[in-house]
Order: sequence, then structure tokens, then C-alpha cells
Amino acid sequence: MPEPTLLSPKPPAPIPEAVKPDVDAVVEAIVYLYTESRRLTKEVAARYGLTGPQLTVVKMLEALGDLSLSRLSEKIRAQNSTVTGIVDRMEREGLVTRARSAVDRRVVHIRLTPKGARLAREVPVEPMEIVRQVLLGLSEDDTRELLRILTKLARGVKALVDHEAGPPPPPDAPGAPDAPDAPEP
Amino acid sequence: MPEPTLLSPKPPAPIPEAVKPDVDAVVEAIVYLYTESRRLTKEVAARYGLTGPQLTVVKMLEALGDLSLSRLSEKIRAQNSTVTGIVDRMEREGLVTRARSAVDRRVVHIRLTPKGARLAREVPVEPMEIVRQVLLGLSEDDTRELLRILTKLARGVKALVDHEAGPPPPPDAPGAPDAPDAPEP
DNA sequence: CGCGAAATGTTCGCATGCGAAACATTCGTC
DNA sequence: GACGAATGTTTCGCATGCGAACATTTCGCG
Repeated sequence: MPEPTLLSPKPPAPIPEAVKPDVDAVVEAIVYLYTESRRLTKEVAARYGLTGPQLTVVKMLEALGDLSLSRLSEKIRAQNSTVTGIVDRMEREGLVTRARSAVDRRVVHIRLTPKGARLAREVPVEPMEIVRQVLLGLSEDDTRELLRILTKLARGVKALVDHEAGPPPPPDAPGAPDAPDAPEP
Repeated sequence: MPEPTLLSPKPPAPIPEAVKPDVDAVVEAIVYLYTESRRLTKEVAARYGLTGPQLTVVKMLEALGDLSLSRLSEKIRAQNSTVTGIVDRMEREGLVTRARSAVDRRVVHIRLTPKGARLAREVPVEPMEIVRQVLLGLSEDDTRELLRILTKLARGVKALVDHEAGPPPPPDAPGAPDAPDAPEP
């Protein structure tokens, strides 16, 4: 059966009446968790003179060390043009520095300054912290089950997205299609 | 425990270190699903001359009829000041109209114009459509299970958030507080 | 070697998105 | 029935957030 593609002119498959309330509720919950977490992160960040995305960047650089701007963009799921602006303002605040790579002169390495590193250690929360906290209150079974189904969902979305983008390369990849973001060395 | 989390259960609970990778992965998946869905919604909306939020507003007004600006803000989980701008641009495009309430002159009713209503019928997708589509591919059991745990998560987050706002009652409330947003008549 | 494609960042214009303050209107209360 | 609190909306300043166009640099491949 030809996948109903979101980007094709054809309408996607209609949603059966029976499950629609559940689907609506799941979507509602995801939107709620994301937006509420972002709001809280922003609030906490403000207490340290940071914006939400700036807190995310600081924590990311603390965890992973120096990153190129592109790499940083992937990690925080934003476009390069967005991150350029964020880094501009952080550089102005003395939180990070830009350094052209000697190896590949297209690349710019973003690095925490001592001030930025101090802030990273000082701020006690991660992005989406509130979701993390509540997750710790769930049973291990629930957490694992949640992860199992969310992973299915994410892979399904990724498959659809890749499908729309262009003819997929032969599905002979060793593992399953990439998880949203595979952890790496 | 790094933090006095109000929700941690019993002593035999696992070390947080053990579940941290799962927590990280769940958070990662939620962020992925939200941001990817938003990106796709925006892309589809653009084909109809709309922005992502404008599509959301059009669909909301089609489903619920006229709404006050405040009500609309709640529904799309944005602040009034944000929605004022969105409505400004939609009004300029002839998609909606503003009408002062005769009953309460503080209130502004937002209403779809015929052009806006036509667009609403024409656009075949809902916000977060891709998540909806993939959810339909899951088993009913998985969907229900996902909803069950996400609801727990959302209620836990809501409890924590409300908790911050007011004086701290012990976190042992028997009936969970309101769901993030109950469907209404 | 050489040239076009691809990768990396930046700039630009526009649309959110938010909080604080300003404003208008209504409500509660004495 | 007046006044202060509460509610609804807008304005303002700033920080994302994105796509398109562009400059620079590297890569691929004959």
C-alpha cells in the first residue's frame, strides 16, 4: 500500500473514529510536556542570566566538549542560522568563544570560556528537567515501556520523513533505521 | 538523591544512574517528535500560504467556532501577546476578523472569514499530523499504554508546576490533579 | 591538475514567542 | 456608587527560529 505522504498533494489517511480520542490525547500530552518544560527551563535559566537555548548550549558543551557550529546545531535540533545568532549573543556575553579550525578552515569550534564553564557547573538543571524529575518517580517498568513505544513512534516518524525526502537508499543498512539520534563516542 | 524529588517512591528504588540513559532517551524522543512535527506542519502550511501557527489557529477555529483571544491562546498554548501578533497578521491576510464582544467589552472574538473557513476545509492536515499518522500504525494496545504513561507523566509535571506556584502541600494527593487539558463540551 | 558539487557558516527578512508594562473594562465590596 | 482588585488585550523590546541567498573552503572525480 502506498504510504499516505504528508507532503504529497493527496490527503493523509483519515483517522478512524474509534482511536481518534486516544490519538488526540497523546498528541496533547506531548505538546504539553514539551511546551511546559521549555517554559520552566527558560524560567530557571533567567535566574542565571541565561535564556533557555543558552542554557541548553552551555550544558551541551559541558557534556560533550567543544563542538563545531553544525554539530551543535544538530544536537540542539536547530538550524545553523539560528545557532549562529545564539552563539553571537553568548560570545558577546563572554560565555563561549569561536575558533576557526586549522584542519578545515570552514569549521568553527565553539568552546566554553571559564565563565561559561563555571555557569554550567553552577546551574543545577538540564533542559526538560521537570520531565526528567517526574520520570524518576515512575516505575522502572513504566519508564521502559514508555521508551519502547516512543522509540517505535520516533522511528516511524523518521521513516516517513526520510521517505518523503527522496528515494530511500536500499534498506540494507546494518542496524534498524537510525534512532532520532544515536549516542556516539 | 541529587535532588529532593518529591516523587521518588520507595527505598529499594534503583540508583538514578541505572535509569538515566532511559530518561535521556525518553526526553530525546519527546523533543524529536515535537520539533520534527512542527517542522513538517510548517512545510505543509507554506503550500497554502500559511505559517505553522496560522494553520493551527485556522484548524482550531474550524473545530471550535469563534473564540476569544484568551481562549485561543490557551488552546494553542501560547501567551496572549504572542497570539495578538498572529491574529494581526491573519487579519491583514483576510483570514479572520476581530469583533468586540457586546456583552463584555474587554473581550475580542476571533472569527474565521469565508476565506479562512475555505482554507480550513482545504488543508488536509492537523498540527502534529505526522505523529497522528504513525500512531495509527501502532497496535491499539501500544497506543493505549502510551497514553496511560504519558498521562501519568503529564499529571506529575502539572502537580510539580502547581506545587511551585503555591504553598507546598505534601505530594500524596490521592486523586491526581487535572489532566493538562480536559476536552470540553 | 582542475572544476563543479558539497559542506560549513553567516547574513537577511520575517514570523513567532515571551514577560513586563500600559490600557480598558468589569467585578467585588463596603 | 465609588474604588481597588481582577480580567482581557495590546504594545514594546528582545531572543529565538527558519529558509534563501551568499562566501569560503574542501571534496570528488575524471
